[in-house]
Amino acid sequence: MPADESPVRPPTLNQVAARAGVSLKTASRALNGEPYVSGATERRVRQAADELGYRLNGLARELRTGGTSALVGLISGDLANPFYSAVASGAERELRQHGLLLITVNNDEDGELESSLLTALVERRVRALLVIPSGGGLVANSASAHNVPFVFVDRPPVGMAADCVLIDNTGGARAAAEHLLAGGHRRIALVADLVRTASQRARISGFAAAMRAAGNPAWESYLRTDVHDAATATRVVGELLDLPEPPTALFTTNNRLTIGALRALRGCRRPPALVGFDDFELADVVGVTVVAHDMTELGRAAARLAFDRIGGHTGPPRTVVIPATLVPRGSGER
Amino acid sequence: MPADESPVRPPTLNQVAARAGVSLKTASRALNGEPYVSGATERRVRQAADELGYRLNGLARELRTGGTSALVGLISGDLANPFYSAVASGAERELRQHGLLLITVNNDEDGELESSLLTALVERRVRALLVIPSGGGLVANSASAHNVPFVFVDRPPVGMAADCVLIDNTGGARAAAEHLLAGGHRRIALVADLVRTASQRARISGFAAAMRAAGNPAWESYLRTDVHDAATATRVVGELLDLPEPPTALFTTNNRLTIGALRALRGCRRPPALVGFDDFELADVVGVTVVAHDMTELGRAAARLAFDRIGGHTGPPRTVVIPATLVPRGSGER
DNA sequence: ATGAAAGCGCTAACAT
DNA sequence: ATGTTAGCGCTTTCAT
Repeated sequence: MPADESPVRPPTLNQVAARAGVSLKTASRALNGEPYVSGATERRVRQAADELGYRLNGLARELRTGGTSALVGLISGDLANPFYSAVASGAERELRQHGLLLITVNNDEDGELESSLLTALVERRVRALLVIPSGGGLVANSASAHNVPFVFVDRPPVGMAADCVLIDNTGGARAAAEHLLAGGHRRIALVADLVRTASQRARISGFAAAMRAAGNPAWESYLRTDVHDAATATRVVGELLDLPEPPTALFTTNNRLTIGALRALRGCRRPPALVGFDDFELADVVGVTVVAHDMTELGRAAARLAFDRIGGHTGPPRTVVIPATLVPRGSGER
Repeated sequence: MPADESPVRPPTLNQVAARAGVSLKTASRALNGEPYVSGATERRVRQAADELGYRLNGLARELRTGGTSALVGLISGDLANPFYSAVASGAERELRQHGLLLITVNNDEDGELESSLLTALVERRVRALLVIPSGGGLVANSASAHNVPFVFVDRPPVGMAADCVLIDNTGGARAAAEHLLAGGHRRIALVADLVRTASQRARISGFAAAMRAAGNPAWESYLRTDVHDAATATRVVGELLDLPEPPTALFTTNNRLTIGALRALRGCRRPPALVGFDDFELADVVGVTVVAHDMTELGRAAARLAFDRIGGHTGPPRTVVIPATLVPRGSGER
């Protein structure tokens, strides 16, 4: 049985003051570099603090100075997905420059969980929230209830106005479609993720618009939606290729699905053309044509919007659109 | 000029109590589901809270209940690196189950920045810290000074004892070396990252030990260290291949370097055999033999160790070793 | 240049 | 079952 049963509380400013033989307030002034402290006093206080191993209690300070923390929350899907981690990386880097810290939580693509995480973050008095909504639309409703600046990333809020950073989904998808059409393809399959997310819908409609404009309805029987993971994508693409009249080209609407499709295409003697939305590591090595966009910039832009609001910026919601451009690398040109 | 100059403070428990016509403490009890509150009172309080849009102030609660937050910090390199984001993903998932939140900060591979981030997190009273040190060893020193449980991930602390989760770097590297030797290779190049990190040193020494055991010194002139990014790896591998007597096989000691090597090998008529440390997305599609290990498990294990300490577990530091196994996929067998 | 008192929003301890 | 008082560790008046 250990002798020290006490959960050793860290030293307080009061203890530092006592040790330095000054008042609480003087110690506070000295450590915060405020004026009106004699050099000698400041030195004594600093030394006492060092000896005690004193660390400021940020909770207490923040409670006193306004009840709000130096934290910004990011609610997204699993960071194991490079898209989300790229956003997190960009956001963290931007926030850090302003002395803000990023809390990342995974909504597991579940609307219920998402709301409860939202509450947890608001209770921690985060100064802003960046959200890549799971798609349930639940967040949007609670957003207005809480009194915290919200920035929606990749997916616009439904039923409310708010700051928002989007990818040019429609334009990117249209570019992909036109590229494949220009290559002479007509039977073009579209493999998409959950249609409940606005970003997926935008990609699908951009693609559809280009097909319509080209007078090509031959893709409609090859539309596959709500394909949510790589393994399913592999299966679905396999099934497409086994069709009596298989598609000659393929458009996958995010990185996971593109990778799943690649697995299905392995060892395929005459693989269909492939264009994927989202760039990914090794796409250049594997030679995959993609619709690329700067994912970390998405996070940085979101953090900047949030920071403006934290700084008191009022005014109508702003939307930043990140461009998406086609990068030919071989797979889309065969 | 806006009319409402006041930065609308969120409602407090006191206001809820007043509105419900009860005392502060009763309101507290009601909302926290404590016993000894009549059903009618509880309902009145809950309704008042709803009407006001009341949110608990976690800062105040935590200050009162012990001066410590529900936050755990993770200091690592850029989340854009899939290794770090996998660790973050695993850690977050584990912590979330215990109601803890994860703060991620990027040390930018800079020891100075790392210490200042450390201070920032400690001041926010994080309950534990998970660290993938930049390698400067600075963290280790400050770790003991602060009174917070530390868990070192991927790299052991220098000059102190602490909880720690490691990959079987030596064993994994040895397996890679033996695999290449078994394939008949003698001139085997080793491309490694910064040797100041213990994990890299372990991988190099595991490799070296296997070479020694096999009586093969023919690798020593092909050793390249402190290759820190993919672009440099591409260049270095290119140079190796241009040697009068180029290596017939290649071992790269992390995911970034493997990917850089792959770029150099593109369009190479007779590419050398390749084994890389760390698995990565698409490795199966590209057919790259790797030394694989469960990166998210690294994060989960670290979070578990941290949670035990938070729960008051004392006792000597523990080390968890995550196994690393060779996965043949073609590139290592040619 | 320094200090005393008050209070941020909450919960713990002790009434009633 | 409900209320009162005190205080977490800090910063903000307002003295001195």
